[in-house]
Amino acid sequence: MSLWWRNVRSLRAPISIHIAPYIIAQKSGQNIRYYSTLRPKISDVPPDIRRTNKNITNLIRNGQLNDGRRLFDKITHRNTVTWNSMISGYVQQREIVKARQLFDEMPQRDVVSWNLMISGYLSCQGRRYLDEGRKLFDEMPQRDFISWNTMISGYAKAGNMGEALELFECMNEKNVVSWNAVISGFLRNGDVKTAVEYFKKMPERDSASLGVLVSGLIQNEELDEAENVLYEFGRSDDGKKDMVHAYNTLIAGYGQKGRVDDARRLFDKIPCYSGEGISKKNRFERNVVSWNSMIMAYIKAGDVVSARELFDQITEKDTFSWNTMISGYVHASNIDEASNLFSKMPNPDVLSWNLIISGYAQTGKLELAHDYFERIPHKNRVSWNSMISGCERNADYEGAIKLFREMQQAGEKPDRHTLSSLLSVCAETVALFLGMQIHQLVTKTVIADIPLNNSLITMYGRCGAIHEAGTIFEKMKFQKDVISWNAMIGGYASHGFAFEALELFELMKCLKVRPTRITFISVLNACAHAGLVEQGRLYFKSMDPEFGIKPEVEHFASLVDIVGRDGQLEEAMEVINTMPVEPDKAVWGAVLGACRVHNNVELARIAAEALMCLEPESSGPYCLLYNMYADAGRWDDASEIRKLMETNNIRKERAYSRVCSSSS
DNA sequence: GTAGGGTTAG
Repeated sequence: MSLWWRNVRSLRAPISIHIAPYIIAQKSGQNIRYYSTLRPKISDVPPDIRRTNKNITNLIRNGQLNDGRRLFDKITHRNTVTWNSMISGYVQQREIVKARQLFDEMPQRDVVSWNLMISGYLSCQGRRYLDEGRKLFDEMPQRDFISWNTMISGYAKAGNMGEALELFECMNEKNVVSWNAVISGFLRNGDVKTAVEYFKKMPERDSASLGVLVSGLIQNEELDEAENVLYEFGRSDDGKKDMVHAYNTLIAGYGQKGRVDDARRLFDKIPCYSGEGISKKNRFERNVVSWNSMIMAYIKAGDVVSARELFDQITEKDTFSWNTMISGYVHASNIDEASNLFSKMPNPDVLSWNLIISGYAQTGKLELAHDYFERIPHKNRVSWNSMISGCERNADYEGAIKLFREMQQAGEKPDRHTLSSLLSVCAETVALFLGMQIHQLVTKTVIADIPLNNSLITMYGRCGAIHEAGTIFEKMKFQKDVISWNAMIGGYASHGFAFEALELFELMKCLKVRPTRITFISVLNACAHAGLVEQGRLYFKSMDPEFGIKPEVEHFASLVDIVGRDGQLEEAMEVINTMPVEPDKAVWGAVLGACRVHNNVELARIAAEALMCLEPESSGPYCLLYNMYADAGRWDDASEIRKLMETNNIRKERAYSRVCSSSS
């Protein structure tokens, strides 16, 4: 009989919640481990199985899930750990269906298999998955602490504190992780008071308990309270080394909230030894995470210089340090320094590569981004997404769709980021058919959040499918943000539904949603299209006094458009002459359009000349002016324009549409 | 290979 079996005893949970008996083993030494199944001694495992298990785990850890699966399929000698490792890989990637398939297929399941599967379900969003996890929990033949704690934290994370507590109370023997899990649940659900209550009454605390409380307080915006807790309970904590963990949490918290000075104050409180003195095992000193968190705080605050100063001081930089610093330069659009660091860093991981890609894409260097993308040893989903969104933002719409096809061929599944970029592509290229396909993918693969719904509304709005846009908008009910409103108002406004646009704008104001500059662009546009001159003027005048939005050149362009269409060309010119910004092509374009409608050739000439300066290559103003002269029978002036076109080497460009060719 | 707390990318 092996040794550990001696310590196993069984406990029975109350019948009320129908839980089968489970088996718990005792703590053994420092490492708390609980075993609930007979496991073979490591020396009994054949070396080839041990080797493949290690290889699979490494592949999965390296993000090469599909390679891991290929290896798994190839080998014939597997043990339960092999199956579990593979399941764990799928669980990490939220590929719950594939995980379940393996779970159902495997010849022998141990408690780890069940725990893995439960945690897989619970890490997916939605009540359905929560119930599925619970079903497994109730069905499993034996439970250990991990099963219980997984289930408790699953409920807590989903905000179901009632169910979490019910299970917690049922546990005859709770361990410190169980306590930490419920406390974390209270904090996650904003119940700071109860969390502190439980923290105070828990029978024993470990280093994570303090961390749970501190980070939970930070999430609840109680930063100063977090610092108090740190001092009050941190003192009694004999694990000095673990104190750094809690300090790091707070440094990161201050950094996240932009309180960089407080972060630094705390950072300076952590001693920084240089090798001598107390035994290294249990002392309170800065570790690399402290440095990384402080660097991040500076980066969040936009202080790349101070961040770099610290970065250069770290003696043992890890991949995090490098990546954080690179991300700082990427955020500051300093791609040269970012790629300089990248070339110096010892072991760039996929994240480093992705940072460089988005750095190049952000600065418009799409070619370079692509070069790096091709060179990534193991692309992950973010690599694909970065490249796709890079294409989208640099108007390489065909490139974005081509990459998406390649991504699918490579077996990488789209997520909300992929889909949102693709929806932008559809909106920009007015590709309704493709947009509808992406919409289907959205329904199938993710739970649409506010930004994704906004992208859908924008896409449908841009494509003129106002009804579909409205359906999504309506379905969002109370989960809208100002972008949702803007997208819907913009959709109406750009497709001639001025009345609906303005009605929605009024509703938005009634509901106290603050309009933005984008809202007003659509609103004024709607007024222009509907010929609502007086209303347009009023809306324009209300922008600054009522909403604190200073009109920008787009708004002036709309105002010029509104009054110009109405034939108030003098007023239009007065707007231009008195506005605080330089008129752009939209402004002059509005004037020119108004002149065309109201037959004012002299003013048209002024506007056209202004446009010729702003857009020397465009034939538009020349043609318009030519036609106006021709219509007026002023053939001399007309031929002068024609000559001007020739001397300036302007060709009448063919009208083209930007509809994406890959949309079918 | 599974549960609770700290730092990086789209």
